[in-house]
Amino acid sequence: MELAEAKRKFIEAWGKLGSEWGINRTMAQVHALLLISPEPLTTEEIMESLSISRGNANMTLRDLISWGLVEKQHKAGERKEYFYADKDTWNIARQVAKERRKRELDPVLKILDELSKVEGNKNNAEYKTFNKSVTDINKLAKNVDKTLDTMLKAEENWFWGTIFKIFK
Amino acid sequence: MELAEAKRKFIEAWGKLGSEWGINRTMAQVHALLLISPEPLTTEEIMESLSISRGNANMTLRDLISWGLVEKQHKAGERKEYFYADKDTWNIARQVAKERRKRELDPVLKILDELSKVEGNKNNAEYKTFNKSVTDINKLAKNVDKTLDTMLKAEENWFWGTIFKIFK
DNA sequence: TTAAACTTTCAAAATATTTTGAAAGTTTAA
DNA sequence: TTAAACTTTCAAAATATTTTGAAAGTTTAA
Repeated sequence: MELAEAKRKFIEAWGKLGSEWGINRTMAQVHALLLISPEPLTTEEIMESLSISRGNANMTLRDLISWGLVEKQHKAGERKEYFYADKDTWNIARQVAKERRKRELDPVLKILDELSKVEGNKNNAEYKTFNKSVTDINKLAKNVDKTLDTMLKAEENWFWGTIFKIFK
Repeated sequence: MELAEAKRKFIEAWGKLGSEWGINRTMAQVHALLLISPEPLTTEEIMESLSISRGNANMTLRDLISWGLVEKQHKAGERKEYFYADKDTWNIARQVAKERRKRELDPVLKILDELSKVEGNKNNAEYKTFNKSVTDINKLAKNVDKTLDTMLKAEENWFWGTIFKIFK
């Protein structure tokens, strides 16, 4: 396979994976493009490579920056802004986990906590089932939350090393 | 909070979480409704509760069945089919992990394996960056894959117990 | 200041996804 | 068989999301 073709495939696959996980396809593609680019790129180059509009490129890059996956770089003597993606996979995974926890897990945990406080008659099957499901899900969500917390603080080698030592 | 209100909130929250994770909102809502229902429900009852059409209810239930989250039940002497959701949170998590691995992770792993085989000139920065990103992501994806595999086979208590023993 | 070079915004258009509901299909009891 | 009771399908409509591109905004050098 040609390098050029391989790059296209990678961008396509990353975009598809993103869209299946609720991340905008274009955002994932821009991220993929930057991941395999040794040098930072300008908005112009990104627009060109992926055939997207200026507005789209701009908003997508801002999003990637707010996710902590991409950073702006200034080149001395140049007016243009350059964009560069962190290439450390473990950092990427941590960053994504961190953002999604904040944006999605945290609000759900809050609601589950409230809902598990709802009082009711323990002989009422409706109430019993509701309460059991909510408290069980709450427990699971809290476990996931704690695990993410550990992962966010961890070093990659330590993390996987520990996991595999145990799971072997 | 009233039980009825709490139920609505739970269904809403579950639906929102689902849509943020690339699962159809209605599908997640039907799942939520069944999770807090002590008895299996008919298509009719689900349509009514969530104000959705017959076609939508039917397709959503089929999806949930194909995900292994809901099962059909027949009641003796009745023509109608009843739908019942597994209430075991750990099973739900495993089932979802299993399906997503099959549908999303596996195809990506296949592509990454191919892409990491692409040959090139080791002095070419373009090639070097491409290769490094692809092989790194491939490693991470394989680790995730193995961990999911362990989780799919594991008992809940053992799993979290082990995780927490280590992570303290 | 000015104006060129750039970035950002956002309403409208394009596209993708979801939902509806009627028609077709299937199963069961009699 | 038949017809009632149910389920499934799928094209069209509704809705949600994404993208465009022109206009407005900002920054910099001179």
